[in-house]
Amino acid sequence: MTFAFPKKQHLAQREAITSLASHGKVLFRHPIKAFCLPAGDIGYPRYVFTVPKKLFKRAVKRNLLKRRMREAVRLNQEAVLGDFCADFLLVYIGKEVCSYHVIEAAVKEILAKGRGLAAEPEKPADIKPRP
RNA sequence: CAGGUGAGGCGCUCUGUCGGGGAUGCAUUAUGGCAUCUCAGGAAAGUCCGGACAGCACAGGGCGGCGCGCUGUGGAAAGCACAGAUGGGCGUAAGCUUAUGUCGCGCGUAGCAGAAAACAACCGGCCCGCCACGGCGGACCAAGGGUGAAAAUGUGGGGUAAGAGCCCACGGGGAUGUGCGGCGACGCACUUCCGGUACGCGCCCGCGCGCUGCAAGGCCAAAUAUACCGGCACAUAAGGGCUGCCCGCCCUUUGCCGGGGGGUAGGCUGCGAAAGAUAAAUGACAGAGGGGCGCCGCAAGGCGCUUACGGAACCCGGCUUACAGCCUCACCUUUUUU
RNA sequence: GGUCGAUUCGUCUAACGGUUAGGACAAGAGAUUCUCAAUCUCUAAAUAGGAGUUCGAUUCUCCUAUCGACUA
Repeated sequence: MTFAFPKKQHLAQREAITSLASHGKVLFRHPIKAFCLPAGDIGYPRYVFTVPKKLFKRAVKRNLLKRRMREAVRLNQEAVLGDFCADFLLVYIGKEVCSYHVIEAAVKEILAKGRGLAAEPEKPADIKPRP
């Protein structure tokens, strides 16, 4: 089991992000709202972390929350998701800065929800394991 | 010891488990692997000034707009720094803070109150005339009262009908000249004079500024549409031109293929770095220690809380704002002790 | 990243540096009405915060906070 989080797991294309925000399924657990869209043929999940500037004016707090969400994903993605692959857009919605444990619980629940929700309607058959 | 003033500096440390950005090197089966080094601040912030750099404009001059305004030095420049001059304000003090061209050109403004806010006369003072003896009329005065943020140089003496820089002495303000000191702003002394306030963050005077900003600018360049060029196909179909008509030739209309210019998404550069990203790394968690504060305790110590402000996106010089706390030096004041 | 603008009663707004900061709607009290509405009278309520210039600041200058616009 590895906890790696390389740069390719950052979702960086504008088209992918806009389609994810418009077509993705919405998942919510208290401080975090997430958009999830299964994308099977890549071989690894991809993520975007966002904290609105409207809620936190100071860049320090936004950076801290994005780092905490990223650490929670990094440490739990393999245990919760397994070899399931999808794109996630995580938006922090809470009004104040929550501690790491609250964020970790929310992230775990959201990842599990995303896996169950995507696996239910049609099991994507074209998922290939990493070479 | 306590409180304060000024100048300068620091702004948590270690360990563990995981994880990132960049550079270099190695091997290599190349959406990857290994090793070494390195990775946020004093304000990185606000974007308030100035520069560097870039594009556009530009013979020269003018209008307009904006900014600044004591002196010297530093500086590429600055609403910059340091040192100083003069006046005002605050503080017992160390010191802090603020202002500085000109209203002895001109113009403008000075609400309300007040007689008058810049050609002063309400109450008042004094003299003359008239009468009913307290008023009226005429002339002179600017000391006293009252209003106001601000009222015409202060005190004393002379002088006068009463008064007044009307005159004199001293003081205060301003100006000319001379001498001395200072690089200079200016200061000191003497001489000769002047006498109606304030406002420069209104006009004015002097000086400076071309405008816009790295999302500036430059390069590469999918998809779609396509200027233009070439070829092929469909046809001799439709329209037009040459013509009186036919043939013929040319152009346009349709489709496909190739080339091709501008240019969008996007990318590279600008942006070289003892950080250098581009949906944006510089971290997360746990434990221990250190500092500070509070409580308990004679003490040793124990418990609890706290450990700030804040995150680079081209760079540099300043300014301003935010900041738990700690350290160093110099100085001031109060009390106590020696 | 850069360039600009705004902030006045609960709401929308006005103001030459010069009263007690004006008006409309809303709110409260009273009158009118058998009661309500409408109408009339009255009341309370604000210059975003902090410094400076000035005799005097909503207005002029600086700093801070908040909100908004433009710019690929």
